[in-house]
Amino acid sequence: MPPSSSYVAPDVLLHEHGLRVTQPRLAVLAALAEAPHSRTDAVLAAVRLTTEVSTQAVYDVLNTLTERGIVRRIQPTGSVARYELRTRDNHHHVVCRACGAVADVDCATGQAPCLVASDDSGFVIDEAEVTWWGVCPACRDQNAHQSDPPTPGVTHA
Amino acid sequence: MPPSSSYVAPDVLLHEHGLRVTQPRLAVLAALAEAPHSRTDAVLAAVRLTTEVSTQAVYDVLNTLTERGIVRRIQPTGSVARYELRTRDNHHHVVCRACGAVADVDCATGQAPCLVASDDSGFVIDEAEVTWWGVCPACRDQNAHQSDPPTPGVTHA
DNA sequence: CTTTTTGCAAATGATTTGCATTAAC
DNA sequence: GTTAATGCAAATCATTTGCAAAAAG
Repeated sequence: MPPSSSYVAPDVLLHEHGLRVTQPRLAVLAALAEAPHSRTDAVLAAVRLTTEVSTQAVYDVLNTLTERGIVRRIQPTGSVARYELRTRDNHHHVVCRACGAVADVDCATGQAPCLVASDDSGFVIDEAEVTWWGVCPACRDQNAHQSDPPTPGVTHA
Repeated sequence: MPPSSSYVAPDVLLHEHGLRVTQPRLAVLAALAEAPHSRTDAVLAAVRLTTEVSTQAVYDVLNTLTERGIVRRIQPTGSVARYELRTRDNHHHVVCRACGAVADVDCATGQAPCLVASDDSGFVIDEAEVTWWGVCPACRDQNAHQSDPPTPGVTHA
């Protein structure tokens, strides 16, 4: 299923950004479509289900895709880098303090910067990134009932 | 000079949080008072100007102080952990994409969470952390004139 | 065929772990 | 004296670098 708005086929997407279409790149894009907010190790594991790649190839692919703006890198305090495909809507994230789970939070405006700083210290600001911290549904219920239905949209650590 | 509001002497502060008063802890607190948003390596270097400590002692001190809420840890995407003493006002940060410089941005409400998520995905949210991204005054002028007066409040990388 | 990507190996850098020693209380 | 902190060494984990080999256009 094509992700949300304005779907572009992976190979076309790579072409549009002047990148060659390679199996590792397609596999990384597929992995991120399947599991947003994945860490590098999770991407690597997912990619290896279908494609033989080296660790470094995946690091390289993720770096390149990030530089070209095809994927977005986030890094909540205390976590390692995580990646996702949604790049254009300046959406935000909520992170579970207990398990590190990440969920998307739509941005009110969808355009960056969506929030004005009270004092910019002379910086020229182009983006406002918001991270909410809390406890996810699964961790709230951790000791109680384990058979609760999973909450849609929550990507676990 | 005591930092902003409600100054508490470092040794008293440690006592209040049930921590023993040790030279490494006092030196770390002094280093962060002097240079907010410092990375671990900078804290280590600053501490060593006055106190003989191991690398691990500083990591341990920073972890303990963070756990107790005496210091705040931040980690802008792509950076390593940075530490600061202001912990109670839920203030935010603006980060330079070019050099990593960090400056404080006061929070509109001063209380967490200061911002409401459009959809909390079932999370129980207790904090909203905002990071603005842009270019600092020094990096804007980088090639032009290097003798510009420094902007107050900007902590460089 | 030419240039970009990948693979591989080794290096780096931040951070953690485990345990013996030392210093606060 | 007890317990908490520190020092030290080694391990781990994420990530980068440099160069040769392979593959995309």
